[in-house]
Amino acid sequence: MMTRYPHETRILVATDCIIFGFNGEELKLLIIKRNFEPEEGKWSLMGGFLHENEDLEAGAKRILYDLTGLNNIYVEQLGAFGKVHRDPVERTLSVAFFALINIHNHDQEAVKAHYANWVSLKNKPELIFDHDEMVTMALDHLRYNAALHPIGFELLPEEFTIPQLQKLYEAIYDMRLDRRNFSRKILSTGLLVDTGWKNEHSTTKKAVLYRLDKEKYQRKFYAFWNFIPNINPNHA
Amino acid sequence: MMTRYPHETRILVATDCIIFGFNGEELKLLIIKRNFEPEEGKWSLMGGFLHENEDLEAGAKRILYDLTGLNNIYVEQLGAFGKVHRDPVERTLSVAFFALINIHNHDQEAVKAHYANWVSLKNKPELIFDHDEMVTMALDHLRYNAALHPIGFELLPEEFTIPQLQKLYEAIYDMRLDRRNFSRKILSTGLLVDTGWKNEHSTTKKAVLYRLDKEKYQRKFYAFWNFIPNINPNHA
DNA sequence: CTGATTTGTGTCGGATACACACAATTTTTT
DNA sequence: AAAAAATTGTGTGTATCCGACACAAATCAG
Repeated sequence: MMTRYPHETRILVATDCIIFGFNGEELKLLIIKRNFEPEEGKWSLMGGFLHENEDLEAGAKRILYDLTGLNNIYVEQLGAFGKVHRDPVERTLSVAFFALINIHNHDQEAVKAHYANWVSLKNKPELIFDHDEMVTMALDHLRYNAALHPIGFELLPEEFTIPQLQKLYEAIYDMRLDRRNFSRKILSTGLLVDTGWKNEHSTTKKAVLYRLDKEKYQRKFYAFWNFIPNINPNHA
Repeated sequence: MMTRYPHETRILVATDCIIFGFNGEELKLLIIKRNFEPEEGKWSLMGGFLHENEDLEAGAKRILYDLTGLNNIYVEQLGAFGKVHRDPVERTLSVAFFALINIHNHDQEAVKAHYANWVSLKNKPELIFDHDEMVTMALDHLRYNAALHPIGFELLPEEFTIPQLQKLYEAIYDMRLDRRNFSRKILSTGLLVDTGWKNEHSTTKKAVLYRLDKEKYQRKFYAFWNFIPNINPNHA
């Protein structure tokens, strides 16, 4: 191939995926135990090199499909990580992707085949390269954006109860929320549709199952603006 | 150099800068008329290839310094643009950087030497490659983030009046704001310090000059949360 | 000095946020 | 069967905030 930028250096480009899930109690991160060099045996994010004729986002989706068997994952680009020596083997620029999945939907076999594990964010092992930095950034991103946009639903099953939703938010922000105010606020957005069913798993009073109004979800992507109070130290 | 990823493809990496300024009336964008191939004679963002031993952010700052002579520019990474054919000459991944500068501070000679021009956002020429897309994204980013964080000050001189600040916000959001509510809100953040001086340029009542409290700017980076009303179609 | 323009400050009514109380449903216990 | 325990659903009041709006002060042109 004839190139017209002959004197410039070309470098490797990879994508790494920060994949969050929620098990009903706490936030989980999907990471792999590497059975390949370099850093074999250590923990890292799932990632891979970008192919020659592959768009960035397509590369991320390929990697996500490989690991989870899922195609319709919520993905956002977090940003490029480009420190010269971030990969000690050879300079590699990595574009990090932020992903939210329903933890019960993924292909467990594929996950096993990649030696992948869901780990709690609170006691996750140290990761290779700058992957810890990426996870920190992704968690900040989640907290920041879940307060402004209704992206939290991506972590829940199709049908869910308001108490389940509240537990998700309490996990994300590591804080307790008032049940009554939470319910009122969430219902006032108009994003939830009563399915008419009730949660049969509960051992006490069965909560109503809701689903997300997908059409409103598009129109009201800003519905959570100012949703979580005092994330912002607006006062004092 | 011996590499351990022998079978992967390496690609060119560039950075492009979306540089905003404010002239007191409207938002401006700094772009260059290319006097080099490819696309010579057309308009584009200022950019360049990443050097072999240069960090990403350092590359962006180098390019910004080249063009403006400024070192302390407010810069954020916007994200990576990686479409396979975005540069028709050879595949190039570009990391876009968002920059805000005080339009009166830059080195006019350096700008001239690069055939650069400040253009109004409302009638900017078409740019090469995917640079128009980058500008659109940068403008969205500015609107989104200036509503949440006090970054607008980066576009103003050290000392400014509240009416000047209001004009800036009106330019960013292309809407009129109530003078009295704006003043009350802005002062209630505690970010502004009265310098004791007045704007001698005015031909009518001279407004008080304020400066930003830099220490509080750090502590209260969230002070503008919910600052611009109804950016969010929260209702209906 | 009068009028035009711009800047600074105040007020009022409606809406919203958050703290908190009570009623209803389901299973377990006695 | 009745009471207790756990969880879910709905209501109420007060303090605060938001946005609409009125008036006073400063500056200059004429």
